[in-house]
Amino acid sequence: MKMSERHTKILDLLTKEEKIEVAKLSNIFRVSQVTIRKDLDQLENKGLIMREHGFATLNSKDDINNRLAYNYDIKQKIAQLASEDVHDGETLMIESGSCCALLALQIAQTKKDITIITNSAFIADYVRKIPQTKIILLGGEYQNESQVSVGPIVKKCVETFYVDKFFIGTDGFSEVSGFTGNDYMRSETVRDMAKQAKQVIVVTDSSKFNQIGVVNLLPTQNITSVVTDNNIPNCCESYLIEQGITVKKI
Amino acid sequence: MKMSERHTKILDLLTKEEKIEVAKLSNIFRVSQVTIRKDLDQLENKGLIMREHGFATLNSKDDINNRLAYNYDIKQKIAQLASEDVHDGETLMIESGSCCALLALQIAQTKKDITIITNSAFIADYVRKIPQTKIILLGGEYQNESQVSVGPIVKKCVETFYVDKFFIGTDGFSEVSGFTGNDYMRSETVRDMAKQAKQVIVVTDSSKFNQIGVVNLLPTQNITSVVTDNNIPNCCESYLIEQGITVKKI
DNA sequence: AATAATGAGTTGCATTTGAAACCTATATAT
DNA sequence: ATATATAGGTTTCAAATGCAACTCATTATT
Repeated sequence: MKMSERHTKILDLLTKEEKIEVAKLSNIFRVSQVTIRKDLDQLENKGLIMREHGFATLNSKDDINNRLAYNYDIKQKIAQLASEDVHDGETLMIESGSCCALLALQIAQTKKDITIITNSAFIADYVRKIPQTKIILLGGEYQNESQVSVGPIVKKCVETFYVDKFFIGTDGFSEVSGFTGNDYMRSETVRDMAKQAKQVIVVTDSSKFNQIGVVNLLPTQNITSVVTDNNIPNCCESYLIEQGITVKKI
Repeated sequence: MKMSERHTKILDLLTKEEKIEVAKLSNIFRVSQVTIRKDLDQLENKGLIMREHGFATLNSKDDINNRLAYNYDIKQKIAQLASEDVHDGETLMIESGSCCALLALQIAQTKKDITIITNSAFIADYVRKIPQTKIILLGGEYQNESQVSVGPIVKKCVETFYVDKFFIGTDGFSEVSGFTGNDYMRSETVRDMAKQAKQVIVVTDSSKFNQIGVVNLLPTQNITSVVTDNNIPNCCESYLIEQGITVKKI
């Protein structure tokens, strides 16, 4: 088993078990404890897990980080693919969500002179160590768990801008309601932001296509393209393409 | 020597040395390593230091945290004193800075139904775990090191509000220029915010009264009161009182 | 085709760690 | 006045850690 594969499985295990001992992991994968420790160190450096004496836990206090660990490698590849459309010197908008956070970091690391406009203080913090990345943080009512600003102030702030690309996540999808979310205020804020962008690009792992959120986020016709993995259900994919949406898969 | 005193000295030592071994601290204070470890655990829980195998370092990557550790106990007392004027249900504005961060936390922990308006994403993150604290995060150009929003967007955001109290830090003071700062954009933003508050309260440890910042922050006549420690130079204190400013000392 | 460089793992050891049991002075309650 | 928490501290010890030195493939380089 390759190392990256083991890393993925460790994250999977942690999503289920909350906490695993080094010794236990060492037995499961039949490698030395030293090897496991190195794995955990690397995952910790990526901000995915937290280490303690003898065991590791998910960085799960934090909503986004939790979702970051879940399907991490797929999300990383989606972020990679989505970032290919962004060119040096561009100004873009990014909303909250795990894929979006990875995308923001990917862009900040690989492109030059990027300006990121976001309502996510998490993302602002996530990319601030990367030099020469300019961030516009949109203000508003601060949601304590998600670290996202929402509400009328965000609207007021974002109306100052008009950009080419706006990257968003989603909590679900259905043909009738389009893309859906799980938080009313956040969904409204996404719609406000979407008005200030030419293209709206959904970046999400394919699991969301089997779910439906509780509130409307954006109807299909407002979406320019979707970046996801190749487990997207065929019906969804063909429907999206019918609607004139570009579907990119890793 | 009391525990709190030892904690203070550990922070002092760390400000000088960057990194100290548990064994060394144990020798210096003539207490067991277990005791030192407990001390370090507590300081780590407060977010002041970082622990590693065998030693501790300041959480100094982060500008504000660094300053947080420096004179921590005095700053904590200043925050405590300043928070006494705030009552349940109040909406207030707080700017960035180490005393301000401690103040925000103190208020969030001890008062009910508080709304904090701030341009500091650091402070928003610092208090978000405290339940029932509402935060309005002001957006703008994000300063990557200080995690503060500045510029015209902040001005636009903050004009929505008018509050009774606005708490600020300072980088220096002189009779001729009044309170001074070290960053042009941030100082301008502070002035923008100050217009939306009845009272402007400076919270700062007394060391700043022996320094002068490079740009004007706010003239003396715009300040309502100053909360500091009792090492404020006599001349500064009497001058401030002459100008009709309330001076509170711990 | 031979050689060097690199990445992934292992073993071994001295050092550090967390946890539990224990000590002791100072409040707090009865 | 006496019992009882409680906070700060110590000792002890098995378990976990970092580090260095060593394999063993795989990938580049010449």
